[in-house]
Amino acid sequence: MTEVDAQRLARRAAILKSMAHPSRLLIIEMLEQAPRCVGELTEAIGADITTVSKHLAVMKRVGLVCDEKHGTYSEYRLLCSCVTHLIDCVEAGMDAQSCDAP
Amino acid sequence: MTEVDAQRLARRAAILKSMAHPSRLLIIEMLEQAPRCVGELTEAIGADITTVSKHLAVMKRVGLVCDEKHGTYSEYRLLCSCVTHLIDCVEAGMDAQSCDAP
DNA sequence: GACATTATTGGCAAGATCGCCAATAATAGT
DNA sequence: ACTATTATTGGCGATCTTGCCAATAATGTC
Repeated sequence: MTEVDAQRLARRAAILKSMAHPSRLLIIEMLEQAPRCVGELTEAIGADITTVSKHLAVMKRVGLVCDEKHGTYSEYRLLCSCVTHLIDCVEAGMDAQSCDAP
Repeated sequence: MTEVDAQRLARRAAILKSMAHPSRLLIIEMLEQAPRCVGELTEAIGADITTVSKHLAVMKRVGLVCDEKHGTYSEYRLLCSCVTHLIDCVEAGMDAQSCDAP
């Protein structure tokens, strides 16, 4: 495996890692419908706002979301709209197949 | 958010988490081409075989792969073939968009 | 300017993850 | 039966993650 391959895999792993949490998946689903500020997301998740802010910071760092300031509000939105659909696909594929029926 | 929603998100998060590691992504890419035994995967990854075996155990637990015994060998194969394609899509979507060009 | 609102950052404790070694299990070959 | 090969499990330390509190920053309102 080349160095380039290793970097590619590491980058993809980072993207997946930034999505691999229930709160973050909820954030993704909400942002798919509309941009939201941190407070709205926090209310839906039911955690501390500092926790949600840190989740968003991670997702921003890997390029999954971006933010735009409006006064004291930070409006976040998705940078890739196909994300949830992808996960639907993974689940559907796994439900359909199994080792018992090769 | 209902209890059902929380469970759905938790399940999806578990699936993503089981993929969110460079070695596991390499495993997925290799299994997309053909079923492999643990030793082959271990050689490609360059880690200890016990480490790879544990990666595979996690991926099996969430239903991403399954295994079949052939003598002393364990042959692993993907249960969902669309996985890498999905990640391609995430990356492509993120490269194409940005907050600067809404 | 004083205060309220919104969000971010630093810090910390609890828990999870990762990777290696040692030990064990299971099978094949002699 | 003995040994070799392949894989899994237990255990441990090092590291990373998660979520809350406290403190800080940034902006709007009076």
